[in-house]
Amino acid sequence: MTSPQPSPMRRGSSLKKLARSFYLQPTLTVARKLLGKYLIRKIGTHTFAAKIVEVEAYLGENDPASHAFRGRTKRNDVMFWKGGHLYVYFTYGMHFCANIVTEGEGKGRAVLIRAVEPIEGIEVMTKNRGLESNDKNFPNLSNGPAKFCQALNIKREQNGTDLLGKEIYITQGENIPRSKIISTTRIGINNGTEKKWRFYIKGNPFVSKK
DNA sequence: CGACCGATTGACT
DNA sequence: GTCAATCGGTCGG
Repeated sequence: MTSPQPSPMRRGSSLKKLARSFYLQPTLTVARKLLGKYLIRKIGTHTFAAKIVEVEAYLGENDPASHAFRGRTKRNDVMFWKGGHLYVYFTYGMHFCANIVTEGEGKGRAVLIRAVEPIEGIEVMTKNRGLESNDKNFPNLSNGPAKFCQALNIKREQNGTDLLGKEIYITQGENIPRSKIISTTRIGINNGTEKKWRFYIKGNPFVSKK
């Protein structure tokens, strides 16, 4: 017997994979538009889905806070690939963070995913984070850039993944009205602190704290 | 080659 | 609020 499935994962338009052209737009445009989209991560037959609720834009050679500010290196090479790839970096000796590469080949621009809201695969995410399923602080699952990578098992091996492939991609997700998008200064940087290139969904419980 | 430190997190005073 | 964990990239000598 089939019954209606009102889950957002079952709504046709929300499942549509974003095209390359989406990522080739200006970085600040991509950053705002990524809010509400669904990040899909497949591992074998298992599927993770998570709504993007907080991002930060890093504008390459014009942005002293960006890894790409001092040019192309082995570490940041993927940032210079054409838009629509995943740039994953290792930091503080123990954490991974993931970015969506934007604009054209050679630009060195990207959008850091800072927080997501789990949609599908929550049990495995909880296990990956080393938490108990009855944890009182549920947002702790994915309310930070390294936390969400740990939850979705995104590590060094995922650096350079093409987001138009099958392993990791982004779908249309939910439309976020302009009135719910907050723009403010970025977190955890020492240069370029005046730029309001952090964007998040107002009121979403998974947005990281400042 | 050694020193410094980071787009963070979690434990602790 | 402060601070250690932990390691690879980056920079100065």
